[in-house]
Amino acid sequence: MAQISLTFPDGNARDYDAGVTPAAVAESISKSLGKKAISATVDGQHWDLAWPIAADASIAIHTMQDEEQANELVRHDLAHIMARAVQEIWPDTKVTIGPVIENGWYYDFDRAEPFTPEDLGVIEKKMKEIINKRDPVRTEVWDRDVAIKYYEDRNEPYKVELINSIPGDEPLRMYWHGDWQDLCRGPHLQHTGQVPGDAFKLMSIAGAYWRGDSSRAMLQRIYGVAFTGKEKLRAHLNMLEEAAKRDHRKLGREMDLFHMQEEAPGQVFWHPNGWTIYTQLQDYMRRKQQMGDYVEVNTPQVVNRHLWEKSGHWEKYQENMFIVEVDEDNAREKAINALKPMNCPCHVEIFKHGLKSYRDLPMRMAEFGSCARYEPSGALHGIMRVRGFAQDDGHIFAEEFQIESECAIFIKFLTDIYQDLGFDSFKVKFSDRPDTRAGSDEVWDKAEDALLYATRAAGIEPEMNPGEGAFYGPKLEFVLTDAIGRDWQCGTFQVDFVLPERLDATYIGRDGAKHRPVMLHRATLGSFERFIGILIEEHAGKLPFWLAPRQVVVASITSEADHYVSDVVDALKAAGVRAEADMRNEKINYKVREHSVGKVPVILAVGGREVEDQTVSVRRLGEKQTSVQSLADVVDALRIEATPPDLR
RNA sequence: GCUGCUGUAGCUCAGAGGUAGAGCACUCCCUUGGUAAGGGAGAGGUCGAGAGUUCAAUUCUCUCCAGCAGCACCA
Repeated sequence: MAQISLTFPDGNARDYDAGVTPAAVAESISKSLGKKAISATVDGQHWDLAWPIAADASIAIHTMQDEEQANELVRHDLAHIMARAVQEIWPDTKVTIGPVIENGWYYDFDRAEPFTPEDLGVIEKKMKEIINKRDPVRTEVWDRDVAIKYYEDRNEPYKVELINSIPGDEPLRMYWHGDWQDLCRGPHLQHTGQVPGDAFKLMSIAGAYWRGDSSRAMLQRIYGVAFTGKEKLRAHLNMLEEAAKRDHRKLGREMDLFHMQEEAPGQVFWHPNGWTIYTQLQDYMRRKQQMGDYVEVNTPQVVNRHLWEKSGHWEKYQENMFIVEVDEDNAREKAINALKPMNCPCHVEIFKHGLKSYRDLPMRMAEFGSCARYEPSGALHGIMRVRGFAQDDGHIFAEEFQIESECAIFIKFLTDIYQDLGFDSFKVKFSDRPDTRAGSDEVWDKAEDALLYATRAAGIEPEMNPGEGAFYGPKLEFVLTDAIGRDWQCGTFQVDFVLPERLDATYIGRDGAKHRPVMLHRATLGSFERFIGILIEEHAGKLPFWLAPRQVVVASITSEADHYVSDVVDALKAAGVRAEADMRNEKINYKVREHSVGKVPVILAVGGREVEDQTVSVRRLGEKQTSVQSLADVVDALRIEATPPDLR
């Protein structure tokens, strides 16, 4: 038999018979490694212990200590074990797919009866039984015809469809967990008993479309989380519990920032506290934009359909627009308008007023633009995904050669702002042409190339997001995550050759002729609503001092200090600090607790001693200690702290 | 929009086929207390909306609305 040479991570190589399995390799190294081995990495590919190795390769043997591989195997085996459990309990259930995801796995089932939350416990119990059986996991390679026949006989249409969609020449691997079998790429553990029976939990049931296609059947998806040990599971569940406390919807209520109600779904009623954050952020952005040579404009809310027809929104975006019909004095024709879902067409109209010269470009036009979009009901989420919101929108009208420099300038602009707001890192995604789009392929080629080139020139290698661009052009997305790790697009930078064309925007070039400007859509925060939601979750409600809606509460310890409390509040207000007095007839403990819960960053307590010495007792949110300082010092320090970062 | 779940006082929740309860918050009284809940009293609800079944519905059924989780969507 032919010999092959396997190279280990330490650089040593050994010869084996061709077709040797990693299991045998592990055994050959030591008896104990043979026992502990769970999988291998062969030439960079995660490899089942039972798969033969045909040629020279590098190899690393994995044990349960190798977190990454162990997690993948445990989660993947659990997906199979769960599907087996479900089919043992409800044999009519059809299986589909069950991949590993972050922290766990899911499996999609087709079953007439809905799963109930109680079912999860039943399934978990059955899964533990299967694990305890320590059934061997076997792998077989099947011919397509055999596999298709097998699944047809068992009335598993989804599996048949899956096989039919796998390219023709690929071998089909079948995994057996005991008597239960599934089409699967692998790798897997050696027997079900290797799965820790106490380190997984079924989390939830939800609907999910077969193959992610909303025109196809809705399946039932069960999510599970799993780890290599029960402490890790506990830590994960703990983390989720902590994250739930940072939910902006909960903190919004507790900090009295905003509310939403049935009569205005997806729209925000900003309370005084929340609106303070909003205006602080807006003032800050306005200053940043002024520094960045933007001109600020404002455009109408209700705009006749004619403009949307010209811009293409009427055709491509109508179902997401709030349509307003106005019957003007019973006129024969009704005027049909739409609340603006975007500001871009209006900005083009401003650009078009008066002849523009190449000398005016790039022209950076910004608006805190209120938009209304009729988002699908299921998409709404607190203040992160709403139907009424304001973007820190901007459009840069530029010559083509300016795309790269404008992109670089914007990336710098955004990075500085995100840093000021406490975000040192964020994802950048590049989205290219979607199926539904305006503009020719040549134009798209040009726009995509320009944007990608400019992004790379700015030192960013974006994550690719195929087919996710806007209908008028490709886009760069700046993505932040919420408390439990969900992605939210905030900033964006988009290249658009289409809208200037449709709305006939021109400028006079050096040659005295009319030229088409390119339009660069950009937003830094995205929308104030979403960004504030993210800010709240990121900081767990403990916003940076300059953004905190209630910065200081001055609390009296006895009513004899009331007068001094007023003096302190006045001094702080005069220094530009948002301060309020708490002279209620309550104990200091009570006041401290209440304002701590309300996330007030600084509590100043004053009693007889402070009145006497003209001092205050300072307590910072989250700290137990207090310190007594002179009033003048505290006012000076807080004056600086209350100053927005760009003004320091 | 789709699947499933949920909707009772400002908030968190309990409850039952015979028109409702707790804690916190709120108002008043007592208490002037030194850094995360002092004591007492009071007020507060068309039980998400509409229809049906019933002698009787907030409770059971249906429709709608809204919220939650996920999917789809996010120009």
